Amino acid sequence: MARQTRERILETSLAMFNAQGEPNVTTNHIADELGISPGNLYYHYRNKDDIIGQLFARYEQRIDDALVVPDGRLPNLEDIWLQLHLVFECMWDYRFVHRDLVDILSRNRKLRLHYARILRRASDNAVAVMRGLAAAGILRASADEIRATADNIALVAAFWLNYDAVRHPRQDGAAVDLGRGIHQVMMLVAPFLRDAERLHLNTLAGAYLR
Amino acid sequence: MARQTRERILETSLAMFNAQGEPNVTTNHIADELGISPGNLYYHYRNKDDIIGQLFARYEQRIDDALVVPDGRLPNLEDIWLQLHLVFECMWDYRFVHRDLVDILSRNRKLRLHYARILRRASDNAVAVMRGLAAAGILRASADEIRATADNIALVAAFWLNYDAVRHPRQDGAAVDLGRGIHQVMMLVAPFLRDAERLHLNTLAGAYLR
DNA sequence: GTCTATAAATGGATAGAC
DNA sequence: GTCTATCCATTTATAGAC
Repeated sequence: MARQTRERILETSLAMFNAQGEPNVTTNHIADELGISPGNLYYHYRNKDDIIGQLFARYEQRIDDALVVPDGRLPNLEDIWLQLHLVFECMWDYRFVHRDLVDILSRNRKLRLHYARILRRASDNAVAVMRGLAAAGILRASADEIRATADNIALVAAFWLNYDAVRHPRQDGAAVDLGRGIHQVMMLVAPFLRDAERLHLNTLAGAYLR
Repeated sequence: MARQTRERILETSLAMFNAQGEPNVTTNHIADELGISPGNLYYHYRNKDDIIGQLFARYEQRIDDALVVPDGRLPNLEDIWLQLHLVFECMWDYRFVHRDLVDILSRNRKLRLHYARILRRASDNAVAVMRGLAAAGILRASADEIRATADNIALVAAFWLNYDAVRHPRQDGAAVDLGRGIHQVMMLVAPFLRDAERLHLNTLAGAYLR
């Protein structure tokens, strides 16, 4: 039963953080929602930061898994597609992390370092994929352009949910269209593609918007 | 003297919000820093939200001023340059707004609507500039590409400071290089420029990075 | 306009019984 | 493992004197 409660605390915390934003969810709220006492919650976790840390570790693990690069062959457009899907779904499932990213990281040095590492990995991954496309002859861009675009890819991906939330203030639980975010990232790469692939991507992306 | 105190409260609040993040600065902290009593602060402003609202109004005004489009002629690359400078400097001066953007907006419907309006304006402005460049024959992009790029410009601009902060965790008050942010935005437009202007921009931007 | 004092509420966290 | 009770610190906000 111990394992059970410990796990349920994490699940409920995640759901509440995502729904209301981490700063607006207290340990008391979580215990209340679970129907357990605050004391019990503090038996299982040292403090709120501990809970956040555990959730963050799972988030990091899933992002890491999503960013493995196909080995033994050059990456193609479909690989980008799949990776973006996995990454965006992960960010959606743990959207509380990005909602108050700077504030959360400011309170915990370890998370700060780990998150910087995630961004570095994402950006490096984008560079690798674009180099692969260049080597395959379907993308043309200078080293500087690749570097700058990789940064923009990581940035747009990391903050798309925030951008969408503030640009289209929605009532409460309305679902978000992750496809739009993926599309925006794709559009960062598109202008560097050979005409044929650019068109191919544009039709793919166009269909994706509805 | 009343006017004085009222104004000083705003100035000090802004400085503290920027330095420590709005969630970490209480009305008591502000009064303390100013050497006045909490009661006095509440004489001048209804509550913390009121202070934030006043600061936000000034921010919005400055952004609006920065986004005026040159009239009577088509915009050129130098216009983008200037606009980006003004916008980034404004965002830097009021960086607390973006640091905890989603949380701040979630607490105040009016700010939410106003911020959505700012983003719309920024994005529309980017569309107008790109159309101008297209009309002048120095940019080539489809309507869809312009639309998507305009969104990405607004997004990268709005969250560049956050991205930079989490990517390069810096010790405290170290200055941020706004030029890098401007560069990243420029790189969103570059691939659509005619070869001559693309090179021109690349050298400009390259020099900009030191 | 400004102060002191304090109420009222909340959040984080612990002690000790069961 | 879990609960009740409670403490301590913080934060927002107000009352009333000067």
